[in-house]
Amino acid sequence: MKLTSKGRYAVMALVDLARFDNINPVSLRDISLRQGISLDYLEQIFSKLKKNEIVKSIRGTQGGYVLNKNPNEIKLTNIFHAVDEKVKTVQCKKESKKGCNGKATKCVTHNLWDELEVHINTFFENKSLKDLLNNNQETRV
Amino acid sequence: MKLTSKGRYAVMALVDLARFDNINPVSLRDISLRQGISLDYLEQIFSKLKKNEIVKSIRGTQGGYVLNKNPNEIKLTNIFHAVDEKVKTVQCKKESKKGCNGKATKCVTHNLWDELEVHINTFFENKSLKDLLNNNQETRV
DNA sequence: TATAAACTTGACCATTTTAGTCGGGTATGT
DNA sequence: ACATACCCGACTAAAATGGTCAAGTTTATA
Repeated sequence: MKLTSKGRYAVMALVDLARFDNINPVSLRDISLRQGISLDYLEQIFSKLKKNEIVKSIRGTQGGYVLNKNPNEIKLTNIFHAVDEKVKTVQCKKESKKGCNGKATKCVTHNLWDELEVHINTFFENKSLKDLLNNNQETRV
Repeated sequence: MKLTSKGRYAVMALVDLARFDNINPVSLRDISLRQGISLDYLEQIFSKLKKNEIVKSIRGTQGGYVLNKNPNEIKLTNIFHAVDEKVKTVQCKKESKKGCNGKATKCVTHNLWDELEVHINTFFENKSLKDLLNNNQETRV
């Protein structure tokens, strides 16, 4: 199971972006400064976000990134998926149905991880960028 | 966030143990063979489970491990906690309340990870070893 | 009482993942 | 032209993971 700071940074950066992209594109430099995330690392992350059509880029001076969808359409699942954070726990071969560890039967925890995966994914399905924006209004800079 | 095979092995091993400890203690060697987990690695795991009073050990020939509680009293939370699987996502300093990344305000995702942590922990609070035993009766060896 | 089964402890280690850095690009507004 | 900003791929130090290995101690039982 992976849920590390790459996913966290992606969310932080997108929330930042959502707040400031009303008129102009937002540069990674600004996000980097405001959120305290390395610029080079942000570029890696945004490259993936772009490939997954979560953001659009505008090159050249005064360029930057803008959201490609409404904040309420961007679910956290989408974000994590984009940056390769796999919310995934089962090491067992899924396709085989039985025989997780070379044995003839499903390993005893197989169903458990499946359930957990669903549980977590549901949580992320139901959270959008918009929810985070509202949630943090009071602590806004 | 960590939820790796150490936690998975711990659960697998304890389910195995719960099935076979009716009369005699169960040796790690047997668990190792049945579950396909390295004996040396199991020893590390059980050392922690013992420290956390989830199992008891009986030394000497015919020795092994037995559960220290009823299966329905052993929650998955307890197991993961014992083997140092931290179901924990926030990198931010919790105690500081504000100032996650050296900034003056809470980072925008702070509340999110708190929520997720609660969400996952609830899942594990509500699952006991007994649930897993029942769940897998049909695929039993 | 010798022996083997089983737990106990701690050090060690190869591989993979993480969280970046670095160095070069290319596009474009002014 | 030039500075700003995106683009892209290679590289890397440090940590985590998933173990192995060695050298014990304890105790049932033949």
